[in-house]
Amino acid sequence: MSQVSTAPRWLDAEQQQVWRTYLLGSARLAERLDADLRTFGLDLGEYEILVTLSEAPERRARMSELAEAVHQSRSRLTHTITRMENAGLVDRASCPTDRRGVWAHLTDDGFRLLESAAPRHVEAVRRNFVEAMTAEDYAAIGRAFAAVLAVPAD
Amino acid sequence: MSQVSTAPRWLDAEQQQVWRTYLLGSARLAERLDADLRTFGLDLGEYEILVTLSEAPERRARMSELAEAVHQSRSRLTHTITRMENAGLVDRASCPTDRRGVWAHLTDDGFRLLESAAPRHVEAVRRNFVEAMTAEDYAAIGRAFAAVLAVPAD
DNA sequence: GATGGACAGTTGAAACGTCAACTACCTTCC
DNA sequence: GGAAGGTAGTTGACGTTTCAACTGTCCATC
Repeated sequence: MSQVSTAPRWLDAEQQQVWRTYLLGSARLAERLDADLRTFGLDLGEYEILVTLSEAPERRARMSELAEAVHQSRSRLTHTITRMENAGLVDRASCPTDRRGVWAHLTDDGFRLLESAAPRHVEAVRRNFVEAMTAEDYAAIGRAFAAVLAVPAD
Repeated sequence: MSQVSTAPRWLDAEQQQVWRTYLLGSARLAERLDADLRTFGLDLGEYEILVTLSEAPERRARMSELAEAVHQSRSRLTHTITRMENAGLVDRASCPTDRRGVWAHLTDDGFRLLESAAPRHVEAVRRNFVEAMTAEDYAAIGRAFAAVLAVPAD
């Protein structure tokens, strides 16, 4: 008779401590960065959209590429881009080579808003993240989350 | 004439890469854990509430302590606890020593749900986080996010 | 023992995210 | 060439979160 479910492998005290520190710390970090961006009427998700578009050729990207790049669901991105379009930060154009496709395109106003928000935002990222820790630990985070991304789906 | 705003100190390529990997990786991690807990009708926030209460003396905690422990706003916690109360997972009692206060208390059903969800959840945390990386990098994350939490408010 | 200020928690409306269903288009393959 | 199945994006309804305003209680000070 084979054992179907084995005893749970709980985290030991130290592992648990790290996990909780991470949960708390990452939440706090997001909170700080959001608070900072709110000055510009943005949240972190919208800011990432602006950055991604600003770096893309012609400052535009397909909706699904963009969704991937900023790790948002397609549906969420549709809603977000609609709001940003109403705010004049982006506009939409249909893609000539694939008529299902839509390009989200950064407007001049969108670019200017990014330019004005970026210095403060980067400063906040530095203060609350990059420079809060040692360079070694920062590098470790790079490796660690790359490894997280590499975990197979199932 | 003093210079009021100095030139922004941008992140270098490597720093930027780590920052983006973190953004992507932490989003993916949350997504995986949420997907896992959805089987039990929970999300990560609710799960953390159950855990916190289960470990508290008498399995109850003041709303504001709880909010702090699970890094949620008070308002959000009020709504969440209301929903969980309707689902029979917690109940509320008014605190005898401070009549402003409210205790959130884990019910037996809530405890049982936690017991049933915990093994799978811990397995998912292991797979997608703890064991995805080296023990050294895991320890580094502990130090790093403790440092993030130690950054002064302003 | 009143008054002002802080603290605990809630409320309701608006903003946002999620989910499943949907349209439109592209691709493959017979 | 047309059916089947996949991909791109949107929609609207629903649930959740946020935000500002609010009630009630505690505490310090006069």
